[in-house]
Amino acid sequence: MARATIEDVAARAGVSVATVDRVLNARSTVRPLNVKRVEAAIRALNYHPDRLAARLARGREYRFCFVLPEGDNVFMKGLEDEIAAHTSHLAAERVEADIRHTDVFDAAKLASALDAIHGYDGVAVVALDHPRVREAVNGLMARGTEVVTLVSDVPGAARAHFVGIDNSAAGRTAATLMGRFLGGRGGKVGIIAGSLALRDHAERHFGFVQVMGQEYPSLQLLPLREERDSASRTGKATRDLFAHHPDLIGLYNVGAGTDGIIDTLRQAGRRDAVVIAHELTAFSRAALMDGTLSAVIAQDPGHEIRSAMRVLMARCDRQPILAAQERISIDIFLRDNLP
Amino acid sequence: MARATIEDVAARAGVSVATVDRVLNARSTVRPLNVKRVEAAIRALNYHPDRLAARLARGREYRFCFVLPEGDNVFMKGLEDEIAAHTSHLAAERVEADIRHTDVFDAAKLASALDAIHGYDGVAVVALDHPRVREAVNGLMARGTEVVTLVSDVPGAARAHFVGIDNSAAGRTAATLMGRFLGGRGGKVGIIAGSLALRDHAERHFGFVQVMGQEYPSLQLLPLREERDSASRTGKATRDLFAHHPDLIGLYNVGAGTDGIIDTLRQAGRRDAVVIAHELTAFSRAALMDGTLSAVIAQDPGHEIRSAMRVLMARCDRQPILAAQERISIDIFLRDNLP
DNA sequence: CAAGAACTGATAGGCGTATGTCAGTTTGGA
DNA sequence: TCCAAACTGACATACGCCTATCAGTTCTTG
Repeated sequence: MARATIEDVAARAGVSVATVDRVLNARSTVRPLNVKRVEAAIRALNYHPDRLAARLARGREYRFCFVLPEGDNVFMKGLEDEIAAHTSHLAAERVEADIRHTDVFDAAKLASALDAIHGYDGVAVVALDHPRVREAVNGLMARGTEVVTLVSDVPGAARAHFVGIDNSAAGRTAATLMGRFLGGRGGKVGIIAGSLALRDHAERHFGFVQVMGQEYPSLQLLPLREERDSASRTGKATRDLFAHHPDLIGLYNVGAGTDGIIDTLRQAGRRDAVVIAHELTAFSRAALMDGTLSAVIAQDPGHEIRSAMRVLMARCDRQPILAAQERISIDIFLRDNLP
Repeated sequence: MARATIEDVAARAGVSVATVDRVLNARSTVRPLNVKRVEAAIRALNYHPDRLAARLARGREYRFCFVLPEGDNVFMKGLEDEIAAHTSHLAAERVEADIRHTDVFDAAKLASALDAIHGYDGVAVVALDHPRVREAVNGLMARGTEVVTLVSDVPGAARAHFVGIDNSAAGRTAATLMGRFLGGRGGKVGIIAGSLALRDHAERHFGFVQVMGQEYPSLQLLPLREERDSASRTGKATRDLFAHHPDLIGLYNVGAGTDGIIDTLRQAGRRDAVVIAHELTAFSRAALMDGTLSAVIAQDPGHEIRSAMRVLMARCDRQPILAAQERISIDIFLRDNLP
């Protein structure tokens, strides 16, 4: 049996198509009895409005804006590539996406960048957990622009959705890998982050410290070093750590700037330490392959971009989202399961 | 500027819409000069036929058939749930999917089940690597039915695509986890599989043995036991292994039937052994949480089903597929990064 | 140069839904 | 009972493309 159309529903309910449409799209009030009849007919025929036809008829276009950090963060470049790739792919479905850059370490700048956004149906933003930013996000939502946060969330804000991983779970995962890979050895473990003002970094740090403290008391955690995701600074930090702590056997890089760490480790020839970092890049892949890195914890930028776009489109159409499909997983990569 | 339509292209190329359509859909021959003009106009206007309108006009429907193993394999049940969920979601895009069951250990039955398939646009099958099956797959493709293999491949066959993981990489991943988690300890490691006649099991086994032999010579691999994915048999095998080998410190279950192993381990109270298994189920989750399992290697059934459907749809429309989106990753789950 | 072949343009109708208009019917309240 | 308000049906147009038809034009080829 072929798909039911709106006419089938009207016939079955004993009303006109116009009335069915009024029920479906809340166009104007319909007598309760007829509403019931229509709803019964829809159920009986298992009718779903044809999304293609609906979108064609509405002539809907989707204009999205992605707000990303400026600078040379490799992971963020990856996100941009995915946006470009997916946008051209979605051009055939009337989706347009622009990218704007801003300083991710400066809440005021980010907030005013968000305030300046007009004429878009949806915004995806790599956010910063700060009252000004929260307010800006709420403002966008209030103006009718759908907002999703990407990679880094603003928990209190009225954003429609957060596209990203559970970062404290990611930190716990790093700790368990560290603890198990060290397999009972005792010694010191260093931690480097970009900035604890970044919510994702703070949460990873929290999760890592939590599990290390509870499960691996024989490992001594060194104080966190904040190095602003800069490769030169993380490299120097790595040199310092190894110089000051001969019994350093583990290193966890919470944020970006992994390149600097890898370079330093290669030069120092320290292959015995367990080193765990985040995000898959050309550098971190190579380091996994040659054993400089023991494990990488990652999130799939392609999945995140596609998810952000799907969620924004669904919100614009007031359709439900498929939670399972939009959950971003915490990927663990070893040398052997690289994509 | 708004999207270009086929009329814009026609106007710009100085021909009629009919001619543009002839070029686009290879409907009949067009003078080379006009072909060039049309193609130039398409490029100039960055024209992409509106996929929604095209599908609406074509009135295309997609009828897919999923061929799955019968029996009580939990992972396969998960696949079925995902098919049901995604089918209702895709009903709005004119996709229908049926499920058929067959004996996965019997190549002849599977092959004749495939031969019996008619009236579908696409077939997704959990395959078996056997000449009869290969022939049946080739037959379907020859009859114009698109075929993708799911979870378990038939390498030589003309299938359009394989939706699943690289199983020898999965085996290598298991070995690396095993070796690193054991952290230099010496002892014996047991391996249980369903059957080496299943290509995915054979490949995992191969990858596991390969890495263990090369990288962890202090670990002695016991001979593989084939237990047909049955929980009672894997349970018994586990008891036997621990009874005969007091120095067993690791266990890898290549296939299904993990429940039996978990039950046995719980009863025996053996918490020191590193145990690695495949696929995320209610059982394996609980076992990860309480430490009975050290790690689970998994593939996302939801992703696989969605991917199979997307690939089949793309093939039916002769459209390219997004390789990155369709790559199924080898997921590693620890207690801390469970979804 | 005639006849057929190859090509082109114009146009109609359809896919399933959205949206708006307008006349006609029913209902509720005074 | 009557009028306004609430509701309903019928219909037209649009979205962008596909498919088919047919008459008209331009090329081949003998």
